[in-house]
Amino acid sequence: MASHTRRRVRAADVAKAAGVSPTAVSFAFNPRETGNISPETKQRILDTAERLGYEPNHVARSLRSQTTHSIGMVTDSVASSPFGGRLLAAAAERAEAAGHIMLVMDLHSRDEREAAAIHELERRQVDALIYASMGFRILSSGPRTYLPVVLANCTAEREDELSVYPDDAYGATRALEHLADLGHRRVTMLSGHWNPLGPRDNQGNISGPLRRDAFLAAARSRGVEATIIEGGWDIDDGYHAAMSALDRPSDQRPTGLFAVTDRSAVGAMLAAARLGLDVPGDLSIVGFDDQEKMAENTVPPLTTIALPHARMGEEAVAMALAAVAGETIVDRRRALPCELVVRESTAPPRWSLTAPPR
Amino acid sequence: MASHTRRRVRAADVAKAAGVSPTAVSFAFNPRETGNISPETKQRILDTAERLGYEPNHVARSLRSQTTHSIGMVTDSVASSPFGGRLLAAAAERAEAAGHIMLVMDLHSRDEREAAAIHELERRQVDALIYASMGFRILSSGPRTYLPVVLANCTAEREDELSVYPDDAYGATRALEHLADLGHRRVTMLSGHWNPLGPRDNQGNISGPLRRDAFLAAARSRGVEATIIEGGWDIDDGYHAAMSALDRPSDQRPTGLFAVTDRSAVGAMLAAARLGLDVPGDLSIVGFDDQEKMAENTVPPLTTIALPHARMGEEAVAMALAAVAGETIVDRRRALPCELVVRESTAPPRWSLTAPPR
DNA sequence: CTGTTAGCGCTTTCAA
DNA sequence: TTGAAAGCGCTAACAG
Repeated sequence: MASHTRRRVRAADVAKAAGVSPTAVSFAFNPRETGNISPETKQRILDTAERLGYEPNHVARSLRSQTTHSIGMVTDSVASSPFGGRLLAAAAERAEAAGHIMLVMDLHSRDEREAAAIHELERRQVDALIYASMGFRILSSGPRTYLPVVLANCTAEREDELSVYPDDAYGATRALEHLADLGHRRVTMLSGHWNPLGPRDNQGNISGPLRRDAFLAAARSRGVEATIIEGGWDIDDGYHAAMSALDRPSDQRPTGLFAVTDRSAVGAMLAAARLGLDVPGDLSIVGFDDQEKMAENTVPPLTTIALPHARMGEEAVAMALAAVAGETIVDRRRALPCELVVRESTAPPRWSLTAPPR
Repeated sequence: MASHTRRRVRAADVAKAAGVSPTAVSFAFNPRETGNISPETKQRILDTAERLGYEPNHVARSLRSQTTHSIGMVTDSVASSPFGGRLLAAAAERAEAAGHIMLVMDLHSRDEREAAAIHELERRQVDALIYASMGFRILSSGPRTYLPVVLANCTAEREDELSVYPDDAYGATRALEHLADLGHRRVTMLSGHWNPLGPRDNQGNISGPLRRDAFLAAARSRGVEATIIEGGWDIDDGYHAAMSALDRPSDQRPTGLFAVTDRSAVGAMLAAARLGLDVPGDLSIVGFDDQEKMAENTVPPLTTIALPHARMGEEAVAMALAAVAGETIVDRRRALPCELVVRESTAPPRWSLTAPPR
């Protein structure tokens, strides 16, 4: 094996080569107001450093400055979720832009590991902690630590905890209004139930009821007849729910469907195909999530509500950094809008080309 | 805001409280062969440490021992891919079990950031590097660094680079054999083409041709008539490919379909539904990937070939750790088998209940 | 403007 | 078996 032993060059080496003291080197790399060095010296040092391939040793710097420029992320399986990784990726990118790095601890759906994970992150002296949940939940309290924490894709009962989460109600409202604007007067929602004991990766996820209630409220205020079918979140759940909603005479059949997830929407498309219903001709479908490689690629492409995963990751890091800097943060709870993405699975109902019903 | 300023307790504090020297504390936490302390002293120290809530400072320890117990992971968007996150999560878990932690740098599909990312990881003194690709690719050479590197979900032309990747050919062979064993004599594969300039997240992905060639070879050796339709990897691609394969008289129609991805398989299911074909009655479908919340939840549940993402993550970490420890690694390239997962989308073809064709 | 010096908190020879 | 002292590589008072 090749010799990996190329000894790293230290500040002292650069100092000697440039004929200055280690302090000067430090100053060259950490510009400051007062007690500065002359531009020429600085340039000479930087050149020498470059020539020697000098890189400040981050560990030594961290020990001295008591800040590691790193942010810990503990996730209850976000990293392994179908789209939650976007949150992590966006957070990592935002952190990097600020000279920080993300340390990841995935709980892998085993809560008892939480304390240990946080402990480890504390030992590693991370500057702050982001706690990301896979499903949108309300925690009775944030993780116990002396570090600044921001909750991502979840929030806490205590109002002073820092958190970013999706505004599900806003998204569901957008969905109904889109359908209503198109002229639909009878719609049904394939809803995801709230299940405190459900599959671990969806435990206590409250997006379902949030979306349902907002959808219902919006329907009421727009005078649209709305029905709810409670069910699960996956393709098969959507399929079965849609089957029961659609397998009936056309004058009783909804013309618009709002699925609690894109996966459920795909199931609904399958059901429609089985029933010989054209989308969007006979039936409009709106999903939720804007899941990658999914919503965009259904046939026809799915109109849906986008979950702001990337923005949550960015905001979480921004808040964490602000907290570290000791800034006062005004909006400690940030609900990010879930915006409508119009594609081709929605259209005016057929009858609207002739005359509205009733 | 609560006082976050609870000063950390140091080894010296414990030493004083226990009436020993800092050295003794260090010994208590780092058991060694020689130069040891008495069991009683050790116990007393440990108790005191516990009582005071002492945690060795990882940064100081790293500086001293020149090892950070951390592994850098640079990904060309694995973290943000629909299932690649599993690789990261598994790696993180495996690393944690060995007292290491993962530092993540997501390139976010911008290659020019690669050098900078690796640089940053070097500065942070990670012990080793895992380079994970989203699609299975063959790199002309691994990333340039003095650190030990292992390639995950990709490999390099040079034979001595460490890598773990899926054995696509094995998986495709399994798929055909499953179909053949069921009695299918006419099958078609919805293949994913190799596209060196394709969408960035799939650039140079070589899984398509690998799967196709193996499938074809297996078909030949089993005397099965196989057709290929080249196309893309997503739901819509599978839909269109399946439409062209299936929209014909039943005596010319394949009875089995092998889709290059689970997404493509979902598209094929949609097409089958449109055409009034029953799965698996009229048509058996096999996917590839075993994508989470997808393969398991189609209607009917999809028989597929599982990509070993979790195992890749684990093996990558194991290899990295072995390399750090200076162990000689024998199989430097590890192709992990993609195993068949039988669910309900495959069955014997209808005619086999009566008589085989021809 | 520049250099000397003293740590950050820990590990580890070496001597007691 | 235990402790004193040096030092990992860097930063930041304080002098010069």
